[in-house]
Amino acid sequence: MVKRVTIKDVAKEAGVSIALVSMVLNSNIGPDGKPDCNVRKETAKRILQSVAKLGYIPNKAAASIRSGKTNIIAVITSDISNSFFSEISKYIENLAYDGGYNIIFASSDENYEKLSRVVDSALRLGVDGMIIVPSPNGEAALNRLSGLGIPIVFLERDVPDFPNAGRVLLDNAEADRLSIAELYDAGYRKIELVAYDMNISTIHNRIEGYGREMFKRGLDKNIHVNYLKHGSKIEQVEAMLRNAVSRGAEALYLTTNTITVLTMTAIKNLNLKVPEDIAFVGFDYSPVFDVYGTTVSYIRQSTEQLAYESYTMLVKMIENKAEAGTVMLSPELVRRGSSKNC
Amino acid sequence: MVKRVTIKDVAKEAGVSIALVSMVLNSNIGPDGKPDCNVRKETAKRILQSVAKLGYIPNKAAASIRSGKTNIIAVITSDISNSFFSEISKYIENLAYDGGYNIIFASSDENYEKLSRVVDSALRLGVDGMIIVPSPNGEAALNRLSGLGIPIVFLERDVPDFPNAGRVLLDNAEADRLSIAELYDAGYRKIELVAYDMNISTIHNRIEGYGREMFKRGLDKNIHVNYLKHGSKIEQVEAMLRNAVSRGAEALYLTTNTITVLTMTAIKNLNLKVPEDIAFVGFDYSPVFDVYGTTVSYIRQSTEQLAYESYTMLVKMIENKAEAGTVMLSPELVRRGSSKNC
DNA sequence: TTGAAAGCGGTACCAT
DNA sequence: ATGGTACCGCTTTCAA
Repeated sequence: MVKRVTIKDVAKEAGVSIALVSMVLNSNIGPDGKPDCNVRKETAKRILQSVAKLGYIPNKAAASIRSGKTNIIAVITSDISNSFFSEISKYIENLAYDGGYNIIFASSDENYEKLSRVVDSALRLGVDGMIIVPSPNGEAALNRLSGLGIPIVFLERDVPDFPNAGRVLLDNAEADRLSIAELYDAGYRKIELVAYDMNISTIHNRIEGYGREMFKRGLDKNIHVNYLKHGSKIEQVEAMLRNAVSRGAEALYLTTNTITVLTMTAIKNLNLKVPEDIAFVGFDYSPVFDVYGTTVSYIRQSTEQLAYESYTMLVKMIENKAEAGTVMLSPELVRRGSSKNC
Repeated sequence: MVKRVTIKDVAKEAGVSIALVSMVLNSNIGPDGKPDCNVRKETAKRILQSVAKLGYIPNKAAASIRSGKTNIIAVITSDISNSFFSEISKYIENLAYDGGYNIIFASSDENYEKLSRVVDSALRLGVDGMIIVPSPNGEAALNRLSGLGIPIVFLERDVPDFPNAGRVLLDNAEADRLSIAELYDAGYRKIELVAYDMNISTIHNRIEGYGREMFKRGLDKNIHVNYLKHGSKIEQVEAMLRNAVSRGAEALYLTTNTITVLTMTAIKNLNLKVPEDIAFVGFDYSPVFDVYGTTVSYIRQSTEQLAYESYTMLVKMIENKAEAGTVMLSPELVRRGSSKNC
């Protein structure tokens, strides 16, 4: 390993003290080449030249141990290979980039043990804050964070009693209203819901909302929730779908993008026509939606907005510019073929 | 901000020196509760108890500045929201997790300036090594890495003259052989290629290989390469497709997953039948492939293998267990409807 | 088997 | 406007 150039080397090369080098490097140099601190312009220039000449790369670890700030934010989603989360991650990454933060990503795999380990490793790294999509039963893993005073923003799912956390959530009640109204207005009455069998606030909300909307329309006898195990194979989804159809279901409310894609695949495999044999409203968006034959109606939550709101909230919390708050985003119904009247 | 518990606090609580705490914490405790270093079992136990009692979280930054190792690996792909790369990322993350490394992800957006900035920020963080999918014209951004002696593995694309880098690449010649043979054997002769107009080794390889395979079959007069700008809108893809069809193209060799998805969408929008109006072989896999009507034939490269090979190679390089090498992975043809005879 | 103390590469305060 | 220096939290000799 080649010896790394340190601030000492730069100081020696420029013939100044390391303190001055540090000052200059941490000041913003204006467009006129004048730094915003009390350093002679020529001195600053000389230091910068030495930096360039030696190829000096500041050691962030060293800086962070003294300053107590790492400028690292952890983004913990349930699965970074899910397009919904990877899009959010991408947007956050870009925002962070412009804001001078580094991002570390991790997936919890909907598993609270993994979540716990991942949170732990973020703590060891000394991240300045975390954006977390809580996994099912993740409370225990997360609760020990509450005592540490480290800024946290929960994204897309809530941990209800967690103190001092920021929250960026979808208005699920509105999503339920939109999708059930869409299917109802198209003439469907036997509307079933498909959800993962997981202990997550978002899922609970959507199931409740579905029930409420059905009830409002006098369809409470038609209420049926199909539970899918997370990570289900296509065969299990086909079985679910077969059951629903034979029960007389006319339409499905599919509550995540992976459920939507799986159900679409099952529909294709069972040779069902959409919306004649079965109509549906999906959720969240996936690139799959665009290519599908009768294109997909779905509830869209803007990944860009989710990213923006959670990132800016967290940064404000880190920089003490604001208390933790709750932001409720509005879903949008993208109306296409799969929820059409027929 | 609450004061963080440090190793000093643990030492005081346990009534020992900080050196001893450090020793115990960095030793592996066997199943018999005996650490693999010269510490009395009871002392070790007492220290561990204090750690638990105080909720001590080691500060990795502090450790790394002294030890020179951060245990962080940077994974720089072109776009983490592309399912191909996000799957690789996920696999690498899991491997790293078990190996005690932290991963930071970043996207270059196929842009060498962004790549340069991202690499820079990885260097500041002091990552132990990097896995990089080089962006077009990324040589300049990468070349300054070669002097630093930091372990690098290039993934899926090569930077030919870069010294001492590991490489994990697909056997593109074999991929071209497979896909052209597939289409040829199905009876297609007017086979065109669609590729991004980007300066990347992988693209160059595939274009060459396409030409070679066509030539081998006496089809050199039918050779036609359709170039797509990266980030093309669907309208441009439709135009490309219209041109190809009116030129009499019977089949397309689509050289990335995003090109494949875009072309599939264009095919749908233009109401073309697959494979009657246009046959194709895609590349890389996307969840979209499974749901599409006449399912997609494609060249598959295992994201799991790519992840495994690049990660293990990098770790070996970091830990000085091996020199940089080149691993060539074999593609696989997944034969389905879109390349059928008709 | 344990402890003291010298760094690691910066930052931040206090002098000058 | 610039320099001196005491840290930050941990690892790593070296001595006891």
